[in-house]
Amino acid sequence: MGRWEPNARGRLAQAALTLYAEQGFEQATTAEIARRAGLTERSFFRHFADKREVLFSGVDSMREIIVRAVEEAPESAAALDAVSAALAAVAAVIQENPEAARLRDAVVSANAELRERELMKLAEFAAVTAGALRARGVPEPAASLAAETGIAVFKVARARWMSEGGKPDLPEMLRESMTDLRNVVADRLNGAPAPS
Amino acid sequence: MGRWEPNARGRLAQAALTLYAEQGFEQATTAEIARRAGLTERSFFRHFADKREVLFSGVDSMREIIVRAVEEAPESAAALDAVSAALAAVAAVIQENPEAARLRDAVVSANAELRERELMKLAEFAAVTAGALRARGVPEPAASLAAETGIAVFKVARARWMSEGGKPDLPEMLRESMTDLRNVVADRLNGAPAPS
DNA sequence: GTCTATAGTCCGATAGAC
DNA sequence: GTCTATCGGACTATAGAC
Repeated sequence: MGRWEPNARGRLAQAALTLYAEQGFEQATTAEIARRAGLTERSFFRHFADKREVLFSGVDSMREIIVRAVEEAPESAAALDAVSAALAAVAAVIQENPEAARLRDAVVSANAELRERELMKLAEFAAVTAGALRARGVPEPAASLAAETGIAVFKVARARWMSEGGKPDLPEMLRESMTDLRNVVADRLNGAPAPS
Repeated sequence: MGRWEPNARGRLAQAALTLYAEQGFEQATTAEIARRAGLTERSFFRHFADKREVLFSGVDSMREIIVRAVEEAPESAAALDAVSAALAAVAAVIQENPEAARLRDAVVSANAELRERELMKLAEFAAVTAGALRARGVPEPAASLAAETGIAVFKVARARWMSEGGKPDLPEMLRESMTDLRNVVADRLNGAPAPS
C-alpha cells in the first residue's frame, strides 16, 4: 500500500468532469478540482498539461485502437473501408458508456476552448489514421484524404447521434453517415441507391 | 485627424505576426505587441479576444466569401460542386498573397495552441458552408457531410501546397485534391479515370 | 512545494467624433 | 449629450520556473 490513494489521475478526471458540468468550465478552478480529488493544485498539472486536457485523457487510448483496426482490415479493403473499420472500433468503445459520452459532450459543447481541444484530438486521429494507411501502402494524398474524410463522417455522425437522443446507436449512425457521404460525393443527394 | 493613429487593429495584427515569427508565439508577450503598435496591453484585448485571435482576424471576411460562392453556384450544381466553388473563392483570396500565407502558416504550424485555433476557424467555415447549402435546399445530413468533406479537402490541399513550395498554385491544388477525393471515395485510389 | 510571469477581466476615467 | 476608442490600475487564475 502506498502513501497515496491510488488512481490520482482518474480521481482528477472525475472531479474535473463533475465540476465542469456543475459550474461550467470557466468557473471551475484547477485548485478546486485538485482539492476535491484530495491533491494539491501542483499535482493537477503534473498529471495534465492544462485545464482542458483533463477531459481528454481517455481519448489517447483510441490511437492504438485506430491503428490496430486499420492494420487488421482485410488486405483487399479499400482505403476508405479501412477507415470505416477504424471508426467502427472507436464507436464501439464510446457506445459502451453512452451516458458518459453524453455528459462529456454536453460539457465540451458548452465551451469554445474545449471544442477547440476536441478538434485537435480529432485532427490527431486523422494523422494517426493516415499514417496507418500509408503503412498499408496507400499513397499520399489518398491516405490523408481518406483519413480526413473519416473524421468528417465521424463528426457528423456523432452530432446526429447526440441530437437524436442516442438512437440509432453510434456504430449504426456511422455506417449510415458513411453511406450518405458516398452518395453525396457521387452526387446522389438523397441516398438514392448506386447505379448498378 | 483623431487623437490616435488610425488602424490600431491592423497595427496590432502586423506587430503580432512579426513578433510571433521572430520570437515564437509563447515567448512574445501581449504587452510587447501592444507597445510595438503604440498602444497599451489593455487595448490589445479590446481588439482581440485573446493572444491567438490576432492571427485570425483576416479569416472572418472569408465567411461572406463562402456564403456568396455557395449562393451563386448554378442551381444545377450538386452540393459538393457548390462546396468546390466556395473553396475556389477562398483559395483565390489566399493566392493573392502567397508570401503572407506562408509566413502565417509557419507561425501557426509551429504552435499547438495556434493549430487548435485554426481548426476552430475551419470548423466554423464548415458550419457556415452547411448553412448556405441548406439555404439551397440541400437536406441534412448531406449538407454537413458535403461541408465537412470540403474542409477535409482544403486541409489536405493547403498542406500539399505548403510542403511542395507553392506550385501548383492553391486553386489548382484544390481542384486536384477534390478529384483525388472523388477517386478515393469511389475506391479508385491512384487517380484512375472514372468508368465511362 | 514555493514563487512568479503572463494572460485575461473588471471598473472607472478621458478625450475626441458625431 | 451620446458613442466609441483609448488609457490606468488592480485583480485572479493558469501555467511554468526554480
